[in-house]
Amino acid sequence: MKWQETSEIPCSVARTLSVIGDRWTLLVIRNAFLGMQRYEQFHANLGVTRHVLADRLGRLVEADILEKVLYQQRPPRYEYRLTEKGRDLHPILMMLTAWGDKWMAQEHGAPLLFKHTACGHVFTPKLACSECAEEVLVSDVSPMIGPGMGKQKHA
Amino acid sequence: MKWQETSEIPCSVARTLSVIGDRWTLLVIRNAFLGMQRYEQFHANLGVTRHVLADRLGRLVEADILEKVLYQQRPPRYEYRLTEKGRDLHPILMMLTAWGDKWMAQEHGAPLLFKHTACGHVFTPKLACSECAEEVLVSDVSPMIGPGMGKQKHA
DNA sequence: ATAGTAAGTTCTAATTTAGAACTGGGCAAG
DNA sequence: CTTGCCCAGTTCTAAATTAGAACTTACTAT
Repeated sequence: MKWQETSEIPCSVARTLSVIGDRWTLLVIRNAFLGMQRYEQFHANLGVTRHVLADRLGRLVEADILEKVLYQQRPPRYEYRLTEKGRDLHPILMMLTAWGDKWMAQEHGAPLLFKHTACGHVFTPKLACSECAEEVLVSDVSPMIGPGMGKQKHA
Repeated sequence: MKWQETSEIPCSVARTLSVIGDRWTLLVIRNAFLGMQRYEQFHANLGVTRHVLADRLGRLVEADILEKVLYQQRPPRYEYRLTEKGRDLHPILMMLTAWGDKWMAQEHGAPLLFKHTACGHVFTPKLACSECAEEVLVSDVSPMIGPGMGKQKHA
């Protein structure tokens, strides 16, 4: 099965991964959340080859996760900004970070801390229920077949 | 830069992705959350080649995300179960699913719904603050340099 | 005139993946 | 008692992707 074919699978995880399921893609997005916008910044910061970086930025633009914005004429130069769809990846990034902090710990602790400006505290992200606002644990969730589960290849 | 080298980067996202930052790896984990445990189940359900599946299962065992449990002697057969470290990936999977449901919508809606058994409602996962329990939006988070940010290659 | 900057593109060699066939231990049916 | 089936891989070749370095184009600054 090829890269793009997974976007056809009736599974939201597969469909999400068809767009961001790549090491470099997610690192580009992470850096975009930290404020990076330009090709050379991404290149200097990530250990990715120029070829792959150009490819990934292109895919992200095509997927409407980043948008190219002209910041200079002569010669035309564009920077990459997160779209609303891209900014909506924030919870995923926060959860990836939290898992890494907990399970892939570094010598001296987390490289980055996050402050919740609304309450002023450094925090750890939790998964909460949209209906009762309580924390949701694995054992509290039961999956049910939804309306989109058609002729599935997947359980 | 090669696959495994990213695990050295002082960034929790990079370190997390060094373990699960692969299309097939995350799909294997998703299926493990839905109850799959055996090689042939994963193979039948995912469109992955046998070679890659064996490789990814091996890596996940080595990363202590899955564990091999003998379920039959003669010939010895093992099944793969999520460890605590693996079950801790649940929030990531829930967030990936939620993003896919919202932005990669299928014709008839979400293929899977999730019920929060504690309150009884079908829900959407939200990111909440560990300190004040309120929902956390992108604009409410400010990253700060943490203790683990040493001789960084990354901002 | 020379150097530098930004955002790529091009090239070759190495690595990874796809897809299909094969292995090997043991089972069950005819 | 032999043919076929199950499971969990391994092996094979061809195709695709990636790494790493050099090159390009259109400017600006010294």
